[in-house]
Amino acid sequence: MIITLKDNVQKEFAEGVSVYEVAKSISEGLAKSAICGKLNGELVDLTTTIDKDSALEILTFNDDEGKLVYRHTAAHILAQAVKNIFPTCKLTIGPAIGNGFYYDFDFKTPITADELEVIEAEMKKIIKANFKLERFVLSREEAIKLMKQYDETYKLELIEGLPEDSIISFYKQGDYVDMCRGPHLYSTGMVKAFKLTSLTGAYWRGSENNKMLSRIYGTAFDKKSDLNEYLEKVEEAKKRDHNKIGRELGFFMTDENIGQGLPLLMPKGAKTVQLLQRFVEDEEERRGYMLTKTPLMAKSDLYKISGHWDHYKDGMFIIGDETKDEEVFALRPMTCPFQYTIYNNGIKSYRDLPCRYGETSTLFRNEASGEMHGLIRVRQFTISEGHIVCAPNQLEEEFKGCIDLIYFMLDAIGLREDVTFRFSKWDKNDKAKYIDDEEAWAKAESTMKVILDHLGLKYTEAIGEAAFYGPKLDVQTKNVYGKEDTIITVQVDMFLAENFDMTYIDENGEKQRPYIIHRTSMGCYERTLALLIEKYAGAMPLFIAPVQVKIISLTERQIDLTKQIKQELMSKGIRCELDNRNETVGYKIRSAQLDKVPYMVILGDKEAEMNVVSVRNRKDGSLGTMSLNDLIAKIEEEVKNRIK
RNA sequence: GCUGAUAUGGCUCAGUUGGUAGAGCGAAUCAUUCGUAAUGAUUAGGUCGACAGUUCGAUUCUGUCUAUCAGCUCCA
Repeated sequence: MIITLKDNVQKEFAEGVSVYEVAKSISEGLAKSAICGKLNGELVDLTTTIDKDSALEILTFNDDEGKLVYRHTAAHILAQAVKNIFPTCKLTIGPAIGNGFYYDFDFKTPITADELEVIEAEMKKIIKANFKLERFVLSREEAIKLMKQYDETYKLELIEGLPEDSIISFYKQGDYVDMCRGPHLYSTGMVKAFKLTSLTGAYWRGSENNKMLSRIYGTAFDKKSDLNEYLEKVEEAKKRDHNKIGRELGFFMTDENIGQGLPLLMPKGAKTVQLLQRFVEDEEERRGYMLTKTPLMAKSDLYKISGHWDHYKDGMFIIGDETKDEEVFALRPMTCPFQYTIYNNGIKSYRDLPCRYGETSTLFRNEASGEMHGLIRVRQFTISEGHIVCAPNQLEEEFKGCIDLIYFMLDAIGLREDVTFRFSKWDKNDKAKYIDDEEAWAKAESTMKVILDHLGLKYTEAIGEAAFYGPKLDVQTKNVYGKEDTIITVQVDMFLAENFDMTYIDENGEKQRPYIIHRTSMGCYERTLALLIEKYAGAMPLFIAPVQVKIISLTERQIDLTKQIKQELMSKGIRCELDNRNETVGYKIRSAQLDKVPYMVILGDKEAEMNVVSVRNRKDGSLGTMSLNDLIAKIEEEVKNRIK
């Protein structure tokens, strides 16, 4: 029997050889670090035996899939520990995730975070006991019987969702049995380092209509030092949390009298957003976008045409009571219907297409109370919104143009390396959320897929993440907690042109239905600002720094000079502030440094006499003296290059 | 909306097993006029998130609400 190993190495083995034995034949070291096998593309246990010619890869903790299996076993150890301490709790599911694992339990009486330590201690005992994870399979009927015996009602519910003829696998470690696809580590003692990180709530099967369970999160590594390094990294990342330093540095604030999800941008935050907004508006104009400025609210009639009234009403702030025969308005949650109304003003010819509308648009969405988060999730936000109305044969070119613009923007603010793409599709079973027209969705999604593939974009697919009117290409980023959010989106809309009866006259004088792209250049400014604060830990790149230069006087004698220098810098469009406080120069430098101001100009008798300025950079410290013109040239050059 | 936690001067946090509170930073004032990450002194600042209830008395106990945080769900 021939087994094809890594790098196409082929080796002869006797039938019935186990994955572990193959690993051992390669090297003792590999056998020691082996976690599981990948046999003909399927993940398998080390104890799995092979009885025919196969391709086999031995996975270790260095492989992503190896990490998942390792952490999945850690999740089972967690569940065993919890069962030991709380025998009445019921098991649900416990997968490995990005940086660790979790397990959801239904406790008779909810536990508190303090009890995680007790559970950790129990897990250590289980690891020390080094139980083997023994796999066995049962028919569906036998599986039901076993789970009834253990009174695991959630597992029973899972089994009920499986086909009649399913063969269901279980893993047993000590006296703990869990229904699980596997694979797993050979024994519990192979888990070298773990930590339970948090206790939260989570809905059974991810639906808010179901019971809320207790979720315990943890992580595991094959080395204690790597675990500590990871935990430190997480702590470091939290120090960049925009919600903390954005407030400390005076970018934004909130107030309980104003309300949830309604942040106030303070002078620094407002300045950076203004700079981003001007940058986007100017670039869009260069790329043929026409500026619109449309109302922040409209009568319900508009949203009834667009479909928002049927599919997005819960997300809107509505003014007036329909049942009382009043005129009902709603604050706009999106700009589309307004720009479509502009398009429909007058007959459009194919010569008018593509018609690119852009607007710096303030939107209102009535998010549920628990969903707000700093500047990332808010109830009022301002977005570089736009819609491109085009002929079908222009769609691909226009879509490409959107992607090109997005790359341009991401490069400018330095986030290009931090994003991933997600192709967001509809969920045909969710009739309430989506316009119900299977044929149109299929067409929209396949059209979009062709374009994405032509562009050669790498993307993941997500069912049920589309907008109610069409599929989306979402540009995803992660915040300091590792939570993913959409920063930018491009959407193909095959419905609203119909709803608004939008048309153009083609070359043959016939009325045609245009395609529409919904898109944003930089996403909403609040969220983008949040991500920038986290990316740069509050030290904004020079071209969007709210204050670029802090001018520091050494003694009272320089006060007039500082004012004069400020005037000259401001006349060149350089944003600067004075620090003429009666403090030592060291104190004022420290203060500017903590404020993350990119450049400091220090003026004393010496500089006044020699007609130069002393310059300091927040990153490199003192740069010595130079003429004011040289400093201006240096700053202008850096601003021109943006983050490069 | 759901689960859990939190709310004390502008900020970060002590504290009171029920008798209305303190520190550091910051601010103001005064002195100092200083050479690249903290000069010194003085002063002012709090109905302890809001509203009810229990109590002779509530910042402390109970309830409701509001806001904030983590997660779920939802989403730009």
